[in-house]
Amino acid sequence: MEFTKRLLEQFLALAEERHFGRAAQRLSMSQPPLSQAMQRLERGLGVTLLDRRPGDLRLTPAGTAFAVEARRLLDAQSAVVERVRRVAHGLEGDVRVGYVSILSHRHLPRLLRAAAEELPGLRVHLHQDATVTLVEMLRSGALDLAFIRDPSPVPDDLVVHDFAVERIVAALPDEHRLAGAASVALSDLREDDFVLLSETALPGLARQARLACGESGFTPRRRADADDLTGLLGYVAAGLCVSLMPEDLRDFPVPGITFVPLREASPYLRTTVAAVRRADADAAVHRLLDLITRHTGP
Amino acid sequence: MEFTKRLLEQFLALAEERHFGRAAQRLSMSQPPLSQAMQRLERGLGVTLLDRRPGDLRLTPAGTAFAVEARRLLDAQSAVVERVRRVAHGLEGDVRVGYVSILSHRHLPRLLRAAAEELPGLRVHLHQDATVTLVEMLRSGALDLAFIRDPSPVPDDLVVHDFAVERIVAALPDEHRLAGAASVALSDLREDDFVLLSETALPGLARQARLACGESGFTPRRRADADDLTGLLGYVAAGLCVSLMPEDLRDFPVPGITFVPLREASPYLRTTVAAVRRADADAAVHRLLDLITRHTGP
DNA sequence: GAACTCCATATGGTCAACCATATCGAATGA
DNA sequence: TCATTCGATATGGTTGACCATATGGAGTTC
Repeated sequence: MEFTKRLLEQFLALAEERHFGRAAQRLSMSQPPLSQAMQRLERGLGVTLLDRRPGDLRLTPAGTAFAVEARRLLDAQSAVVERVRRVAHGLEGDVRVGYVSILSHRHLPRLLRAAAEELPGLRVHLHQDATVTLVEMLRSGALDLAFIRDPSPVPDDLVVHDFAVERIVAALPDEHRLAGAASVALSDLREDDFVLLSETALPGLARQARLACGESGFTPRRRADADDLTGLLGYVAAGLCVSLMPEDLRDFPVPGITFVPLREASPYLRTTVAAVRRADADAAVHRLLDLITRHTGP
Repeated sequence: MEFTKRLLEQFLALAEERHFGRAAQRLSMSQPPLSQAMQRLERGLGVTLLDRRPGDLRLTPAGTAFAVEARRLLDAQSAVVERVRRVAHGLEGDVRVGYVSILSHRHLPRLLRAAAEELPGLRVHLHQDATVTLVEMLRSGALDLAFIRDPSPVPDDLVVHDFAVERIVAALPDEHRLAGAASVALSDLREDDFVLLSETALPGLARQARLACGESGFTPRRRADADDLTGLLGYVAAGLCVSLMPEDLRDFPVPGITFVPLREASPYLRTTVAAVRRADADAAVHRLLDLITRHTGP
């Protein structure tokens, strides 16, 4: 038994008109083929749908039930077409998004809110991890988009878009001689002890700190290493060292630490980028990426 | 865009096999027409469902969504066929049932329970009214089945089946001289004052009381009339009259009243019948009627 | 580069769905 | 009784869906 749109429409027209002639007219066809179609329908179902009494056509109980179901089937079909098109156009769908730890605490929520508003049909699945892991997941297809740091050599199969830039600031103990300054030059810290991230943990930040000092003409005297940011903060708060950190950390004030902007400008920035697979054709990903770039520009 | 079963099955097979050749084989067809069918499908939707990369066929996000929807559409179609057949066979459906007031308090619940168990797909809509009204509603199509009293001249377009029989008993004041008897003959009451129902209210019972007395060779001395059973009960409880009532009323004991069986046997029965339209072809009604007769026999 | 895999394209045949016109047969009502 | 109404039936034509076989063409593998 096959329910063509046409067949369902014919039955519905007949169910409303309760008259073969009028229904046929409404369907822009002659009466005989309508009779035949209804016979085929009833034969196919093995069920009598119409109570053909002369001068008074009625639906049997089964016919009444079928009229409801027919309407539902038609609606379901249209809904499927609609939904598939929306998915194809990226207005609906699933996007798996990776991001690096707390560093995105400022921009990510804003972005998610904008996405929920502009692309309400999108379901975003979040996964937090380190940049290296995220890159791997993205390339293997486990993620569709990732907000990562420092993709210094960007893999061939990925494309990145700047998402947010964050200055590096000096983290000084409250009692440090420059803690009260409006800004410091990196070179002012050449004699200080530094605590820096180990290269293995968050290579991006570690490398950038090293480069920044290099450009200011000195190698930081590295008194200690730490595996993560909280480790760094501990050393600084204890008054033992100074360090360099992303400015966003100021949103998580730590007693004993003062953050002071660097006088040097552009080079000492940490950039967060949105990365996607170059070959990815998923429209939802592109919509989201488009939204990201638009919300990033101004 | 038309979603034939065949087309949906073809897409689903392809979505599972991820290979035109194997899918075609599973569908017992050759590969080219399958290619064509998928092209027609994609063209019809205006959406690319398949990511044809050499040696590795994938579904686009839209294709994945469509696979889910296609399965749903197929299930929905089968469900419709199933449902319509169940309605046609009376295993599912709506039946509007009328019944006369409290008189059915004993049998109706039992029947409804049996129906709910044996025909769980049936939705029964209950309506309580007087016999005359119910007969009218049944004939006009406002009801499908009615439990009524005394359809003495059964209208041509209705058929009735005995549902329950109920003896008529004497209702005597507690202090009546025969209140202690195990049974009374109607003729014993020839000298008593009677309270009877007015002919207009519940004509069936009123007429039957009159007939019963007539057969016992007397006309009851009618001291009072009442519009309903509670009115009757009031007169009897006050010790003013005797009356005749359906035995089931004993389930609602009234202080001051004793119910005593009549010695006369069969004629003094009140029968409740299940009535349906003779021309009604509704299978659900017949199922229910069949259940009724089966639960009535033994 | 030759063989192979895999999907697309080309061509042709069959059949059922779909439609129209003409007609029939039953029921209704004047 | 006769005209009318209304759905079923008869007959024939067109079309598109569906299938098969044969072939093309891109990409991979050895």
